[in-house]
Amino acid sequence: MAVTMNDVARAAGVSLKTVSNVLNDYEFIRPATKQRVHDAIAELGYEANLTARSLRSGKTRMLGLVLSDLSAPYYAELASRLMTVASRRGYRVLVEQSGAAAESELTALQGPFRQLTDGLLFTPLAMEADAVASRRGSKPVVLLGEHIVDPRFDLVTMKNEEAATAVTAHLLAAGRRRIAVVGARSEESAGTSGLRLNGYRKALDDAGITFDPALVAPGEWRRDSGAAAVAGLLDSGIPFDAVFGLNDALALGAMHELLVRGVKVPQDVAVAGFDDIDEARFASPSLTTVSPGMDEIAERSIGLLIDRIEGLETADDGVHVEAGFMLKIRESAP
Amino acid sequence: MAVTMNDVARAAGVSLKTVSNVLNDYEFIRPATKQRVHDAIAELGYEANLTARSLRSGKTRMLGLVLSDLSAPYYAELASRLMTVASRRGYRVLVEQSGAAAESELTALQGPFRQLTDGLLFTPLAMEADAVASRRGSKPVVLLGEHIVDPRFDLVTMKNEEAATAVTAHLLAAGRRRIAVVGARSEESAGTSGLRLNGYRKALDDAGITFDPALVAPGEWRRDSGAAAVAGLLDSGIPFDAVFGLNDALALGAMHELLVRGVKVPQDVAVAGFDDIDEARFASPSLTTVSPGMDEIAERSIGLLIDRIEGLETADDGVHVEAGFMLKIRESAP
DNA sequence: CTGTTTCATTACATCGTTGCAGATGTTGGC
DNA sequence: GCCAACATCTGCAACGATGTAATGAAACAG
Repeated sequence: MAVTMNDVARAAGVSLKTVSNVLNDYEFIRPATKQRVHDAIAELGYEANLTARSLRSGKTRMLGLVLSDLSAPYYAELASRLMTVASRRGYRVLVEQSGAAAESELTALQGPFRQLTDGLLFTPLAMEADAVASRRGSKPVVLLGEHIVDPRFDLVTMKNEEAATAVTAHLLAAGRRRIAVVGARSEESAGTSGLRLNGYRKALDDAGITFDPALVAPGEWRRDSGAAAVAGLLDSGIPFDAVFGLNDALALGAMHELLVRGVKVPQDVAVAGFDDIDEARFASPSLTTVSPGMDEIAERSIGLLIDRIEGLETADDGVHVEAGFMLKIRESAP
Repeated sequence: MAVTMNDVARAAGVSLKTVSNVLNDYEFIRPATKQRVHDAIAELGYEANLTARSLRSGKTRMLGLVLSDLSAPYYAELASRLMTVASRRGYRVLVEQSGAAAESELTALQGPFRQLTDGLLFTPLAMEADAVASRRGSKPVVLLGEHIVDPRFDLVTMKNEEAATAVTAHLLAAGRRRIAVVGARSEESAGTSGLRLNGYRKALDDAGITFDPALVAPGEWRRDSGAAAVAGLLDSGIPFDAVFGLNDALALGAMHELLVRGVKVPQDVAVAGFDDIDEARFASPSLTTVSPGMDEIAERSIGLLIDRIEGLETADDGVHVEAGFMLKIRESAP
């Protein structure tokens, strides 16, 4: 049905292989021949069959992106940028949602998804380092986030601890003394939540304030859990004068609940988040948060992954990249 | 390197073709043979090579999704659901961002992207019906949205006009008389924006209120344009007592600007949106909006597309599906 | 003028699967 | 006990490209 290389070859009066050579920028082709081939391609409207090319070459020019849920704004914004950056280097991105379940992460890592891609950007949330290490296969994997920090893996991450310290210090500098944290994952001391919590504690320490575990509320990283966590805190009667949401969705949910309950933000309780999703700027009051350098993360992670795929990056140990951050002071915690 | 069908065949003591038959659920295979093949597959850890299968069968089991920008919350939430629904039927979704540019839409429709997918969910925003019709190729295309409504195409959409009438009627019922609209696209009278605007005008007509073009502000469908549009209205001194954002992002941006300027929502100006993204529930005040039946849209559009691909749907004319809507009355316009 | 190098092109095998047509074995009717 | 009918399995070609190696032609040195 479709036009094949053979048709082009016939039309140009050359062999099939010469057409292939032209398309692959083989060095030694007479300009006249090249021209004839290009003319034939244009005339017939030939387009290379990517599937056949993949079968023969073993490359798909697709990158896998495994994340928990594309509807989470941080991931949506990240995915959008990753796709844009990847396309500049001639790659597409195929997204797989894991729901943060170990089982799904495993199938994304090992299953057919892997075949379809030349390399993987993987945000592990459930699987541990050894499990990933033993199943990562032979194609490049670049980890995103900080659930797994291990010299065996390439990793692109952000300054979670420093940034969390900066946000907390900002709240402290504004006179807040009882800063609740929402979104902690009790089970993990490392990982994103652990690091941000560490940053928070470090700021408290630096200010000579005792850490109060009662101010730490667990929760999934969604708006509704942020709201629920704050509802719990308010109902329990524990006093607090600020809320640090471990990500923006949590913080925005928390802020919503505060306002619904008649608590003034920032007068009674200041609120800060983490991620600087677009929504944060337009919340009311606008949300003080940390911009974790998403553009840099997108650039570097795609760059690193493609360099690995194309053999341009050959470090034996994992390359670790940490993007810079910026504190965004807005109305919710001026 | 990897285990192939040939290896399995050898291990099971059958021909390569029999292995293929087993995997493709060919009817006439002795249970014992089937068992031996399955055992061999398990033992060797065989996984079918999807690329080879695609080359031979001409199917990729991937669906293309073309939308303007994955970071827009409505599209992010929709994409997430589409991927979930598709995976239940054994398909993956490959996303392509068009930026609402005709050129990008055209390459998504005609270019290599098309080869990689068995069918396309296409949200046209720039291209017109004839252009799409003449370039849609032979594989199924299901349109999303209402930029193109044409009997030649399968289409899954929502009750834009009715829903917009309902929202507007709700604002009118609450006593609002000067309802500004933000996000109009001057160039289009049909299309999503045109339909929602029609709905708005219909509600005005029903209430016997004259339409005032000065209340209609154009803008891209993003938070920042919503804010800018409201800033323009306020600066121009045109009085208004409600804002209808043609989508939630616009409405949320508009609401932000109102609050920043000290305009009380809903007391001074009520705000309503369209889409019911998760963010709307957690905005402060929470946003009155229309839930356009996103789950239904996801189910039906994937279902229709896959039915076309698999030949289960054979209607000659385009199938048009319109999801139901629900008005979500919240604090911003009680 | 011959032998070697360099350029330009080609033939053939191959990637791992599925479609098609045919081969073999098995059953049942008479 | 034979043949038709059916069940079960197999071989070969093909999908459309690329890698390898070989061939032919031109250029150059001695």
